[in-house]
Amino acid sequence: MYTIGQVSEMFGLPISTLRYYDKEGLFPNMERQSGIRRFSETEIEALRVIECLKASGLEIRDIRQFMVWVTEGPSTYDKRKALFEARREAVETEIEKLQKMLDMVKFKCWYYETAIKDGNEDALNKMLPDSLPPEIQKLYDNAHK
Amino acid sequence: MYTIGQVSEMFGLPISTLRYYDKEGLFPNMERQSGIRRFSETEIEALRVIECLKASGLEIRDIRQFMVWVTEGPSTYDKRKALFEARREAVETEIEKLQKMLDMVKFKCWYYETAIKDGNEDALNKMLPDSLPPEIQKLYDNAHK
DNA sequence: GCTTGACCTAAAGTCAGGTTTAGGTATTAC
DNA sequence: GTAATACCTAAACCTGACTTTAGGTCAAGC
Repeated sequence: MYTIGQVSEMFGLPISTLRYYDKEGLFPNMERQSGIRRFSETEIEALRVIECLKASGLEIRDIRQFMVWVTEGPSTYDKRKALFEARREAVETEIEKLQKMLDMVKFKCWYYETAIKDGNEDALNKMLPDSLPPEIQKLYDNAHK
Repeated sequence: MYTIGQVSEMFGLPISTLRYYDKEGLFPNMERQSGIRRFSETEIEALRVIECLKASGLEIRDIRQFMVWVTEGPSTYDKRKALFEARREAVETEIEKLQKMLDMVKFKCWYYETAIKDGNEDALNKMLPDSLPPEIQKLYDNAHK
């Protein structure tokens, strides 16, 4: 069992955020001892799931819905599974998007490195859009398709 | 040259968002024809960069700073290069984080699939935290380390 | 017994990133 | 000539996710 201060330390989250999550119903069955929150393993695992669902783009209200399903027992297994399958899709899509953005960023790193060497963008502009060095051309094409 | 409506179509962005970006200074040298915005190749490429920098987690005000640097010419090449190198770091870190979250999500997909098969979580609870099937154990460990 | 530190609540405040509203212009279609 | 469309501005509004504020409880140390 942990206090809110200990959990705040463990997760690197402000105490105010943990209280906000609680107020929003993200820890539906958290115990209290004379008014003071006691975080058990259940809440710790819930918090790991919250961080994961948040990173996947889910809103607080939908995370609450999931937590409510958990309290409802086996009858909601299918809903919970469907939620995680949708999150899987969303995260995979997001990673693909970021990979594409990363190619743009890498291209721009090379671009400015070259511009600094040359002192201007003249040579670069002559290479664009399809006479770049092969490795760079790949990045450029992926970022601009 | 494109109108705001055409650009809105091309990028799938609301017209109001493009006007908002303009008001925030993200197209510092955009031309106008009797008050009407004309988006040239410069603004189209700017928009690609905006989407990229936004996806990388940069705020509008910092994107504006970059656009200002572009108008200032070769003297800001080093700043622009440094910005993209920082973005590269940020995106790589974000992708790693999402990979970890994806492992959690995949674990949960398997978890509920199994719970549905079994009708309860009893067998699952006996396997936790370190007697899971090998492939699943990897996901679980990565998500919980 | 009083101060310090860790906890509590309700309610107001903040911030980024847009979106909506209200009112207006200019061109094209009938 | 008038109606529909596509554009314009300034300013108000909205939303989600927190954070801050103001005021209070309670146990431990001195």
